[in-house]
Amino acid sequence: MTAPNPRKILVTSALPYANGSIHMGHMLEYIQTDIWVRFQKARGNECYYVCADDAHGTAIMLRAEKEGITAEEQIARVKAEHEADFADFQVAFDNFHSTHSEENRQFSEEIYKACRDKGHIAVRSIKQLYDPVKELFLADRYIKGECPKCGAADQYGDNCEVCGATYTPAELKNPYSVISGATPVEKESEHYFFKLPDFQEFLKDWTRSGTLQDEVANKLQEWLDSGLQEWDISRDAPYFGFEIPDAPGKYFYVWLDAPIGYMASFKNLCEKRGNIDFAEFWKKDSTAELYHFIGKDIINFHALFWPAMLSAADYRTPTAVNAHGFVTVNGAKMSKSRGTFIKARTYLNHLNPTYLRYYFAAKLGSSVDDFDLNLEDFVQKVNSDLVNKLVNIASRTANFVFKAGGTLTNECAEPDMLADFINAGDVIAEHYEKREFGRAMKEIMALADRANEYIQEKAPWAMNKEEGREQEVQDVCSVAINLFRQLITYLSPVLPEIAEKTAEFLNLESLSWEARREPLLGHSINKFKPMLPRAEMDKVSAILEETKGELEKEAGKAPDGKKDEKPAAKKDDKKSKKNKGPALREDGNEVIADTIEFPDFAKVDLRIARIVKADHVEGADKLLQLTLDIGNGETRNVFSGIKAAYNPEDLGGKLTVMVANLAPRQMKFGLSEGMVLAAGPGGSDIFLLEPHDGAQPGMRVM
RNA sequence: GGCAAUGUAGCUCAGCUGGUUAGAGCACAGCAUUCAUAAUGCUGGGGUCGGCAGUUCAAGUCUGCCCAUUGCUACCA
Repeated sequence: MTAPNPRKILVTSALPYANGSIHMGHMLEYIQTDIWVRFQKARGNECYYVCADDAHGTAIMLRAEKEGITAEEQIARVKAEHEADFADFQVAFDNFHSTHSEENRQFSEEIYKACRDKGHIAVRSIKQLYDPVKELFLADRYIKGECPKCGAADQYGDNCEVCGATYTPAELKNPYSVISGATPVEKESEHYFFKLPDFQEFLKDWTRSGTLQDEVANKLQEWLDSGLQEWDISRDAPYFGFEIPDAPGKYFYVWLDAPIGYMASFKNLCEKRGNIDFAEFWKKDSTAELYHFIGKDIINFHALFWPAMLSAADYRTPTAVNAHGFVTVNGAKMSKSRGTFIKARTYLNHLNPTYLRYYFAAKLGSSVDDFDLNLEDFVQKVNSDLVNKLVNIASRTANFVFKAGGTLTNECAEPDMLADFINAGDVIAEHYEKREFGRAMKEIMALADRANEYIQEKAPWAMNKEEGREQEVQDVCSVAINLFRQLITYLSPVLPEIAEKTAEFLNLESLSWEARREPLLGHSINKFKPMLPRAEMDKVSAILEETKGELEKEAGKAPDGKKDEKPAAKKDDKKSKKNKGPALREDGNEVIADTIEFPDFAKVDLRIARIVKADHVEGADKLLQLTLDIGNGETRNVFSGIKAAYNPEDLGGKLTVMVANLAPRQMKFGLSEGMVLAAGPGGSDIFLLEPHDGAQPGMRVM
């Protein structure tokens, strides 16, 4: 059954990292996407769902080493595990590929070259901590040491879990490499940067063009407003990934080739099938639709870097990026010690995936709100909706039909009610389309209630005991079976297994959306067999127990407790966001900012100021407190991050320049009423401005 | 500390641009029923819509402040 004008749709879910198992957080996304895809297919659209393992990065390299296998063996092992998990949850990819593939290498190189040739790639040296024993540059999370503030031992390179202080890895006391234990040294290296600021205007439009949820667009607005930074897309050898074509020893950062993996997987699918036109989906002016389903943690990669890269390389950009929130269990973050860090496989060891698919669907909307998997609610809701009310409709009526020969009546005894059910499909379809699965489920369950009310009211079991009412019994039960068929049609994207069993029960090829309009009359059905047992709380408890057991096992053998988490790579990227810095020129200095008009400049009121007092700030690591005389007897209190460069005693009495009309800023140690002007890259290289002799406090600087 | 989001019955959630006695499902209680995987139907109890103030003829729905939770970001002003 094909819709009149089938849409061409390509859908992706985020790529799972090939270094860990699939857990409940992942499953929310894959199930959400799978439901949407199955819905599109049921509607007769030409829809493809592709995904892949995200197979590159330092974490995978190290993991393979630890296991004593090659990186290729490591990712193959994980891929097999991932695919089994997805298959068992009935997540039906059209293709599941790997970013470590020939297709992906080609696209990555092609897109990189396009960006380079258009001048969107910059190269410059940066300093980074380096493990001299392992001969490896170290991301923050691979460095530990004592917190510079409170002295707590074994803290990671970016913040202290004991006192909450944040700092750079270089500030740690007695730092050591998590990998080798060696003391890291600072080392310089050339890195390649994608000049994201080139796309400022493009992204401003793109993020507001209906491609993102409002909340998401708002959030990105913050980045856009504060100015985009260049994105470090290279990593030094040794690294498991693709070597940059014109840069021996440099590799693409895992996050560069990850989204390109969507294209690669689709390309691979096109080659396998032979009847799909890759270009039709990816060319610049493509009319096909492209959707990415992702978690809210990777929005910037998909809604900034990715569309910018695509547009630079003359490919189409996504139709929409759909972000969802995180999964919490019983209202709290998933936790290994509570047993709520539930892996897909652990769940499957105890419970039917149908339950989880339904529960996710029942509570999912199109927002980025977090999703709470409340285990008690889960068991109750699933049993009540699915077993007690839905499947029960067939279960309580099928036997009457089957015993009388197994053929449904030739005419529908309740045409109006059946028509209502059929028409409801349009509203339900709209909900699905908008990813408002919760609303769709609600609608469907309301219909299920109506079906049960109808059966209850007619009470075919009572009629069955009266002579001469045999036909009426068949009428009622045939109506019920027809209603049941409508309901399962609507639920088939969520419950593929139940849909299959129903198709078998009803002697139907499939349950496509359009086919529902044709009632089953004079149609023979099979004996009804139970479709779904009840979910039991005991099994849920067993899952929690098993999860806790895994934690103990891991604690026993794993020196690196964080190995399960993907974001070695992500974390350091997050870090780069922290070190906000504008784009840099070849000489290492910032590029000249956009031209402004004189009135814009005149808004800045610069004044000569005398530093009458300079003090250390109790408890601050970087700040000095300055008292500035700006003439007219007026003084200002200014906090300035120059402690590393100046001793307070050297500053007293000196003249400098300050911004006098800057909005005051409440800082941790007090109110700062302006800023002093200084040049330099930061750290100990900061140089305050000082006017020539003769200048007096209060003079305006123009 | 800053920014954002969220805070509605025991639980999980709906409540669009402010407008009758605030809704659903689950859970709970009573009754009916026995076809069905101890399922179903009817009836009912239960909420000062986080708190305080304000705007308005009218506020869960708008404004301000406060509290709590979560996320991002935090001593370069």
